[in-house]
Amino acid sequence: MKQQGETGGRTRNGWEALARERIDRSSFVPPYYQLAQIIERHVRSGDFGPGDMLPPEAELARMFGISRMTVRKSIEKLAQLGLVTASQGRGTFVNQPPLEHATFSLREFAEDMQARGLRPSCRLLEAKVMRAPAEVASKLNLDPGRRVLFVRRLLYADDEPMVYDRKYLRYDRGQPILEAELEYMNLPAVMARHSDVLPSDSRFVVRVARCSHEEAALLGVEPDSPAFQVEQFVHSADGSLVGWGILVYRGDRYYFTSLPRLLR
Amino acid sequence: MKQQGETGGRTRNGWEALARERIDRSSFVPPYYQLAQIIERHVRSGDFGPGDMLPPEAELARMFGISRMTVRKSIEKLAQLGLVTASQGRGTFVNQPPLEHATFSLREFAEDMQARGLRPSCRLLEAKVMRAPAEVASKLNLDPGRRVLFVRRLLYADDEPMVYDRKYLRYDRGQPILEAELEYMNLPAVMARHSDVLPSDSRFVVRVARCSHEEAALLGVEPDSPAFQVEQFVHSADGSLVGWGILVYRGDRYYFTSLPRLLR
DNA sequence: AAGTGGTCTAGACCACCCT
DNA sequence: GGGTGGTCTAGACCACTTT
Repeated sequence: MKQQGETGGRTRNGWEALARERIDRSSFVPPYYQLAQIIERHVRSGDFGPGDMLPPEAELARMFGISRMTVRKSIEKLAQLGLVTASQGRGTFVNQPPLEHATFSLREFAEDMQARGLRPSCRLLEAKVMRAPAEVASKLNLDPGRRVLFVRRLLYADDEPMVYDRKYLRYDRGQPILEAELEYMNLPAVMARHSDVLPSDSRFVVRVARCSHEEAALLGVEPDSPAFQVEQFVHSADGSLVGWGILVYRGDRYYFTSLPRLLR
Repeated sequence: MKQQGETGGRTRNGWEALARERIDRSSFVPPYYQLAQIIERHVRSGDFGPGDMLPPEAELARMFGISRMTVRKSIEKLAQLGLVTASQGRGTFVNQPPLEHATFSLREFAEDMQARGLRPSCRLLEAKVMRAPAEVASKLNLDPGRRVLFVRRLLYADDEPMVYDRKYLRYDRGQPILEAELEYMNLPAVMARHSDVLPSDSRFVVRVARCSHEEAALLGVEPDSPAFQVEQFVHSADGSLVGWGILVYRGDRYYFTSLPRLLR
């Protein structure tokens, strides 16, 4: 098993370099976090290269005068970052820098806009109880003709339309629809009032698509202009589908940014 | 502090329901994972509703006859799922079901295609050392006219073009370019050979855009058809930009799927 | 002051991998 | 068989929040 190597003229001196580091017991930063930072620095600087094995947990505990459980907490952070991979019975190994990997997040609209420094607002275009279209009934596993709650909203950023949101939700209880609850659209609360099943999880598919005339008119963009088309599937705890929707995000204003890989 | 409540006619009886559960010490599933599953079930079923406090860690340890460290490991998993949030000094609280939240991942192309059941392949269109265009030189913080490595590739899925990849990379060493290394395009290895700085991280921005004529011709789609345009920024450990690229993903074939929120 | 989560310890045994 | 990571224990002290 290769433990240390050399590439491209760069020397790797992981153990020696690590051995010179110390945990500052007087710091407010807890030891597990200090150790994670120390190892991260030595990995990113190349003292440990891709494929190299880190010193065993017991050895790190000895080197830094901390317990093994504390060492494990450090390494777990680094593993979450994708920097190293622990392998039972073998050791903990440095990964290739994940240059072709990244994660993105889709966030609740208002929160998302606030994070981007824009002021979110919302206009309820329509909310009605209707007989489920055949396509929707089959998706939601309802008898054809069963009633569903249909909601259309336009979501604004700094008073400009950004997202066109259409959703079909299970409607089992005959409760009257309150405009107020749909403006803010706390989806779990809405479904708790109108549906017999508790929503538990959403899955999404993001595609690109050309705006229809309707979508373009509402969003204030040219017909056929490209946009993010986000399909939403709301599931209950037992896995059945209890809501389905399409969100169209303006392609000329909206974008996704990969999440920073930080030590948390 | 509200600890238990009632909503929409559903009763919440978290503590009593939890108290009836047991850890199976003969199971191969470790206790921390069993407890995480137990709590997840009672949260998703509504025994604990949004805002409710879970029993304190010490109480859970007592209830299930396990140590507090083990309880903490269970709760940490649930916190990673976004199901609960622990708050020092206050307690651990159930979140709203994250119906409007999701995460996506951008993966290395071959890995991505394999996961989708497609056979990845690659064609190197061009690889050359060139004077950095002004725009690129300023991005990579190079003197104007410095040489950079420019690579154009077409990435195929089941022998159909899927992604058009163009990248500019730092080129400091004058090493000859080997076609083979660019076919597989292990980016860290390529940069280790040709650059003096170690790449450490990538950041991405995903936009929608219409294909240019060049892009459309290479991808085999109509000009102006919508596509995912992924901008890549490759950083070194010290934060400086050492690579920049644009990847165009076919809009008619490619899509992103949100990651399942699973207990790992 | 009491209750909560956050961190740490110094052990222990186990499952797994390699030789 | 020896070395590795995975899990667990039974405590301890601390930081923070609420009463």
